[in-house]
Amino acid sequence: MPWRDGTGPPWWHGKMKGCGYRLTVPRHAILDVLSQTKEHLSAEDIYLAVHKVYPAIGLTTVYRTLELLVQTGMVFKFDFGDGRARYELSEGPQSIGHHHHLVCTGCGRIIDYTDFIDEEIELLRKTEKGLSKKYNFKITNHLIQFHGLCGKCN
Amino acid sequence: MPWRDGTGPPWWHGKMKGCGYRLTVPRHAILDVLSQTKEHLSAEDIYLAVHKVYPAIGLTTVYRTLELLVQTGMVFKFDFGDGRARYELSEGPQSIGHHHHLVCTGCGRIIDYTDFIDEEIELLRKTEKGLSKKYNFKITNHLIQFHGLCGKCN
DNA sequence: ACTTTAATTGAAAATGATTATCATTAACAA
DNA sequence: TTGTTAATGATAATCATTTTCAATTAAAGT
Repeated sequence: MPWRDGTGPPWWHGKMKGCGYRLTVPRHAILDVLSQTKEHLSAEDIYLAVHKVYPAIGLTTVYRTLELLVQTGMVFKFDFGDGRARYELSEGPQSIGHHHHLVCTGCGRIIDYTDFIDEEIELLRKTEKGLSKKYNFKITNHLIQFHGLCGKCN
Repeated sequence: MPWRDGTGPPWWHGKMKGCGYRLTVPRHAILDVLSQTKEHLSAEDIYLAVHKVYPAIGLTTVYRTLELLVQTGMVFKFDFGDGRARYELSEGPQSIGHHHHLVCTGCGRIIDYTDFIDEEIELLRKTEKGLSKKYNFKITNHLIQFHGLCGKCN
């Protein structure tokens, strides 16, 4: 498993070790795939991509690793309504940054957007603060999606 | 199938007929269940509730009817991450009104909230307008969820 | 009210994503 | 290098949701 740029260990190295997890070949491979795409990959998409380089890695391991990464907050899991979950790296040098999704209910296309993020962040901050206090609810994450029809479908 | 208050047909009567759908007993029963709860019911929850009154109504019909209601916009379908979809009446006399959800990742509890809705609506309106134009995307619906730990779980 | 006709239904089987099992393998601390 | 234990992968199991298809029924027209 090569380092990403030859100058040192991948950025997730510390994160994994810090959480007490072993750095295995499958985990490297899966994180590599996630960090080198801007797509919204399903578990099987990731399995197929990983499989090209390491045919021995099984789908089960992909699912297990993804769950682990979601638990540790390194990966976000999304449901776009088509019956299979999608995964995105949540942060790090290769990630796209904070964004949300437009989901086309016609063709299933997903559009990332970052517009109005500043105002949105401000409202979210205020909302999170208020809700945390009112409901004694510790917020760790939020999800925003707009559903509708994309250019091709309307 | 009784009218809801004895003064006329249920509010959804016109909606169904208007869309060219037949008013059948199963559809009445399912809409009745949805309009008489504030819970976030799964398809099986609805099936069980309906089954008490009409044991002949099958789970398949519940799924089919829910899909129909989602398509026509009478019902919202949610995914709270536990592998089964939840359904809520989207409008009408009995509905709770516009709200969003706090999802506890510890115990799965769902809390409805309506706080900050005005400011949120304003931002959403602006965002929807901007996104519609920029991406030529016709927005029909939006989804907002906060994930975290509820009072019992933290 | 009775017929007609296509929409709707329900039981059973199929699907498909995800998870559990369990013997084998490999990471890494000592 | 070795021992301990987490991690893996092939297979089978699970479980929500769909599909199939023959039987039923809403409702429009007699």
